[in-house]
Amino acid sequence: MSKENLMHDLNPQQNEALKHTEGPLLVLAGAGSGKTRVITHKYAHFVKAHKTLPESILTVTFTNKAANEMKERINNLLGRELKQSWIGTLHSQCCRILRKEIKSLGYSQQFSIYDEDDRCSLIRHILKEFKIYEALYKGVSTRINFLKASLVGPEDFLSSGDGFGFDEKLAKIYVRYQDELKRSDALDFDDLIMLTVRLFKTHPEILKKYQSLFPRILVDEFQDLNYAQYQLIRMLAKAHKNICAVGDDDQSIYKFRGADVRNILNFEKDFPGAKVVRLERNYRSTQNILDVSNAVIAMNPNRKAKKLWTDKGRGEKVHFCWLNNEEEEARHIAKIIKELYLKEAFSFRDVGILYRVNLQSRAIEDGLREMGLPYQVVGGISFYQRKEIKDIIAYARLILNHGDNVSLRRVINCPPRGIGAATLSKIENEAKKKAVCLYDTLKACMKNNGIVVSTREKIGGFVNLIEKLSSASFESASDLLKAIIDKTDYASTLDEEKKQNLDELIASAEGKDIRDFVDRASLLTNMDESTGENRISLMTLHNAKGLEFPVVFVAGLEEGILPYFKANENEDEISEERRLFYVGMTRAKDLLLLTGARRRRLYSRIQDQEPSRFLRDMPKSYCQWIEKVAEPHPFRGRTDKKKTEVKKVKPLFASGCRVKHPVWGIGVIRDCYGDGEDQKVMVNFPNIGLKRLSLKLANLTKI
DNA sequence: AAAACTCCTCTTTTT
DNA sequence: GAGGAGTTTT
Repeated sequence: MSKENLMHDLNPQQNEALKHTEGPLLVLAGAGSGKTRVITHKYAHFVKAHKTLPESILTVTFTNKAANEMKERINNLLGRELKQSWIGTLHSQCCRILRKEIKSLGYSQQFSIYDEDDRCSLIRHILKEFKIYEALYKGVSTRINFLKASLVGPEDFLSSGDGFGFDEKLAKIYVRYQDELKRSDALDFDDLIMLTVRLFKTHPEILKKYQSLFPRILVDEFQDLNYAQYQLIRMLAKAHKNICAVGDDDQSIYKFRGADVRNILNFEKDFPGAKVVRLERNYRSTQNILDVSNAVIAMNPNRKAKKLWTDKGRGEKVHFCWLNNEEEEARHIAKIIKELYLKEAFSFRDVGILYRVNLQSRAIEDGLREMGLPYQVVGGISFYQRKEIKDIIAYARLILNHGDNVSLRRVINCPPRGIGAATLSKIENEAKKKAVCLYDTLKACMKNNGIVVSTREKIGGFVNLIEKLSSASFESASDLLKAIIDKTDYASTLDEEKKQNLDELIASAEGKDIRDFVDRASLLTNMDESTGENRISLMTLHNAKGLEFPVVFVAGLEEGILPYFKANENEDEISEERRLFYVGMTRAKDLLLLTGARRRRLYSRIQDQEPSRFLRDMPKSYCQWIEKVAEPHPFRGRTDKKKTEVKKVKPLFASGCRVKHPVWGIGVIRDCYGDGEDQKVMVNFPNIGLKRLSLKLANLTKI
């Protein structure tokens, strides 16, 4: 990015946003309208023109990556490097505050941070204990997620009546879960927010302190805040109201995680007299791309209407190509990229291929490889979620916080040291009886005669290891990690790739403070893998947010893929799918190419696909439609019918197939018995459980 | 406690 | 159709 000049290269609307320095400001920033530029310029303007201290501007971003980018651009504007600042994600800011203040809430300062994985394993542990079907853990996790995002703690939930879909079992699990966290001195992601809000609510003097610490607040991606996060910001801004929120309701695509667009719609109510600035000039895309995207997003109800424009000219028409199957789709994409490359019109790094679901990447990768084109898949499994990395981090967490039961369970027999399930369950019981943490129980049980000597020796070895590592002092996080790997002999059973990952982890910890490093590892999900190499980027539409490419493909424009079938007919969800498509289209600077396939293999089943309903909303005058209509299959139809007829004679329902029940919804057949009229089936309905049904009576449909 | 087998799931997921 | 988790086997 070239050196930016304060004030000069802002357009009138951006300037308006810059100059409004006192009081609430809402910037509705369309895609590609330069919202980051507004935030960075405001920041620099405060520092330079208002002599505001950089560390008194709370700047909230949604990803760590965005935070880093923002820091860099601000450094550029200021012409110096900021040493201290509060530019970061809300979670990391809350972590920073809580590390200082959490004693007021009765937690220890050394609290661990549990990520999604840790949370799930704890929930499963609890479900097992309550003898509840364990596979429900995912649902439980999302429910708890939503409760916390709505600032409903376990006690509130218990007394909430019906308001939040009260469910006795869930309440029991929630209470227990939160209890267990407290006991382990652990916070999950949502706790970081929820507890900070609680801290501020129960300790007005602390809130006051932070209100005056941050006389100015800048919030990016405002549409993605959930209720709890919004409340937190609101509390901080309440005293001075110098808050600038930047967002775009059309790009809200994280509702499924609790993000609440209504925050944007409510902003003017919550901050009366707020100034609203619209950024509608787009600096990214051609007019054709904008007109098509505008037309598609305009079909959504309840949005703040805006119309993006550009002076870039019409550019190429938006392409759409309908192909016969996903392999053809992939080859088609690869072929176009190759042509562009040969024409030297674009290089590989200029191309982004976007899709709705990760499984679409496979066919596309095959197509690119076949053609010898270099690519990278962005996102996917993140570095810090790999097992070997999580294991080592768990050791570090246990060393920092002996009460961290989840980490202890994770590492106690990893690598295997002969402490199996039987021993652990004894320890669990003992710990529960004495109401102490697992680690202390381990220490105490060395004298317990109920445990055989050989096991005691093994436990002794483990305790010894942790004690030694805890009392040793290490220069930096990387030394600690090295010691852990060394003393546990962790690497000896790993393959090369995993060893390399560990090396990479150690290298990244070089010279870092241990506590900071472990926090970062918990809060950082995917490391910046954007190596500057010249490659085509493949990613989900979600991951594409905030990025731009000269050439963008959106693949899989079919009913069932985009919109995804799960969003079926629920208007809110269809709207979100539409926004997702909109986000994808507006990533494109010069060329936007859409594809879809008539037939597609999905979960080992070949399906006939309909073109996406969104295609109907695209004004054809800005598009070029290429339909590679399939030559009608001479035997198609007849053979298909025959096949299903044959199947009908044979038992139509077999174990493994999915069925729909009018009351219980979709389930999977576990077992079949009897035949003909009397056939009975055992069906597992997620959330409901096993049901035994008679085919004659139950109105089952195969799907 | 490792190995073998079976069963289940299969959206998106910035923290 | 594949990968992960849970269960059973040795």
